[in-house]
Amino acid sequence: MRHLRPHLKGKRIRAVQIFRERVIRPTPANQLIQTLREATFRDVSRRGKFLLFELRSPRSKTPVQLIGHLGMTGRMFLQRKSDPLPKHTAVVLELGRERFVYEDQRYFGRLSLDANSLARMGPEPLSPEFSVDYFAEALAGSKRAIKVRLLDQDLVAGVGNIYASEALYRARIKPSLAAGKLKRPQVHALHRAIRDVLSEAVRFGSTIPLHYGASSGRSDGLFYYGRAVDAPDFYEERLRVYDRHGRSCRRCKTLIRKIVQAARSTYYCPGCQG
DNA sequence: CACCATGTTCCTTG
DNA sequence: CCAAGGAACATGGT
Repeated sequence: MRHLRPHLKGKRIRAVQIFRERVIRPTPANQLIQTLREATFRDVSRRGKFLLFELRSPRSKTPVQLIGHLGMTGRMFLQRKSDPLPKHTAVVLELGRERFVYEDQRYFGRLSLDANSLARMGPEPLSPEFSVDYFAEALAGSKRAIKVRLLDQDLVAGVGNIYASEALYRARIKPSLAAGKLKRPQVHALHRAIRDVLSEAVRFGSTIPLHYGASSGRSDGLFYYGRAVDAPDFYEERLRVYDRHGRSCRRCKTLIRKIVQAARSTYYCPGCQG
């Protein structure tokens, strides 16, 4: 969001090209094309992992809200009209000399005019609505493993598989512990860890140099973790447990273990997350 | 060839 | 009705 916003504000959509219709859902592709044609970007914001594009269209009195999600492999960025389109381009919005590109290797992401998936979302983790009291209440009574529960977007918005492991590691909580069994100090520690992990990730992600506008012949687009193509080592994100299976814990030297919960990989330290 | 991967949604089972 | 689990979506890397 922070990379895209300055590039998109004020730009007008001249044409909409859809290369992979599947990514437009559940809104019908034709409706999206009609709604976006001649619309102008006013702002970009975010809710959980969803990007919210606010536009004004001469065809409607009320603002248009375009909702985007990158899924696992999606990228959205601007490039020059003369640049070649990426291999898995799903949607292109022509903006005059530039174009907005949404490309997605696996096409799990989407663009939509339907806000239904936002309605069920829990509080923003960095907002006051995400209080320790709320968190404790939301975990109470749940018998599911805390790691699995953290992935529910209606608990708290925006925690994904990587940062769920990272937050539990920081809070020194075993991922398999039933969510409702956390003691008050653990709820507190996890609440803190979620906020820390995500705010560090946002700071990292928004500071990393990406070829995001149309200033060069290539674009990095969004990344999920690790680092952007060609960025200096300095910008490599240092995850503390995720993907460190078999390596030693940075705190206690115990070997990091990988387990599977709800068909998703979880990494943790058996030494300090006991 | 088999298996793995960052996310969400839908369907089934209990 | 709800909770929980698994499959599906599609492609590429190891």
